[in-house]
Amino acid sequence: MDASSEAIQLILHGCALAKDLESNLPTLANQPNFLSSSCKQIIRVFNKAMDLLNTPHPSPYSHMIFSEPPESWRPTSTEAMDLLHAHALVGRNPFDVHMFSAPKIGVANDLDLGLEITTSGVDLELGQPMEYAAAGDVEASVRSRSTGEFQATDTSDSGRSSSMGGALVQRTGNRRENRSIRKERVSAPRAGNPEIPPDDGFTWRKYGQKDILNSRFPRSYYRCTHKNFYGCQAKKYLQRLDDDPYTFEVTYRGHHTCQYSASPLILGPPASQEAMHGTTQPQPVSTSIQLGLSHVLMQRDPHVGSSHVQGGKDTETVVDLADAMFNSGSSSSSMDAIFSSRQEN
DNA sequence: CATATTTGACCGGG
DNA sequence: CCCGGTCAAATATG
Repeated sequence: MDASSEAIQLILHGCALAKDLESNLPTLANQPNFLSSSCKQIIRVFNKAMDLLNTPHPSPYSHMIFSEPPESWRPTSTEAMDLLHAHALVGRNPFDVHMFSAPKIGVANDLDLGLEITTSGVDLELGQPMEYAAAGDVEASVRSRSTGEFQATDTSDSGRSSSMGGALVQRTGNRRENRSIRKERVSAPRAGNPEIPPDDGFTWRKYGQKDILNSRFPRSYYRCTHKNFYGCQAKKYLQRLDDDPYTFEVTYRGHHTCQYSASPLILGPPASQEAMHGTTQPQPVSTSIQLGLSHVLMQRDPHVGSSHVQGGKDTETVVDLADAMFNSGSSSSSMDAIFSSRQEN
């Protein structure tokens, strides 16, 4: 009790700091150093709060406790939940994207806070706040505390990333696809085999492994487990450092469009309450934005054409899919089947 | 049985 | 043609 109330104090303090920072943001825009240290301070405060809250689990990956409760809604229901949310979204039109992204100031702040808390690291990306929001580009760059730093290598890989899976989001049209690439270092628990990749809050599914030139260790490729839901773009590459097998270099790429945390904006107050405190994933608020965005993308998706190996069944409209699901509670074997929508060429 | 990983083949950019 | 990235069948896992 003591610890938790102290933690709450810390959290409040952190919030205050963040608010402070927010209000001063306009003035400090050209003071990167100050901004940086402010962020650091805020992060520190939240980290401390986390430590207090985590006393039983001093694991180096404290954020893990924030990861979704696997039992509660993982079992088969996860996808259904996704669909539920999807369904809730269906009625809305693409403009929602703008509507939600517009009030960025208010919303995004909560969002960022959430990120800080859950990931102990934020990518504040002070460059282009507005566009960022508009693009639904509010990814959590998860990291595991203390080791490593970010490197917003915002490569303009608009052309590149599309080799296969990338094509779809490509044409968000607006500006250079800031398909963010974040690198960070994560040290693996020194116990046992260094093989086991560190866990961040997300659920990933390995889809490949490759030997990389000049690297002792192979690089493994992960994508978000929920790629089936609107084709979540999030991916990450994992690679052990040549010189330090206990350290991974994680490269995050793309953004999670797979929020299964309830969005208060969509599901309404009652549901939101439940879902929110249920400690879900990072970036809760962004849900509406991202889902809305993906919805838009889906709609214009059908005209992709040119499929090579596996026939590119064009993505059905969300509506149909959702309806299908809701009409027939029949467990259509696997959601994968339904959503096997290869949105790429 | 559904879902996750492994692994060699494939794709396309440089 | 090489190489990084991805696919997908086979296999493992629970």
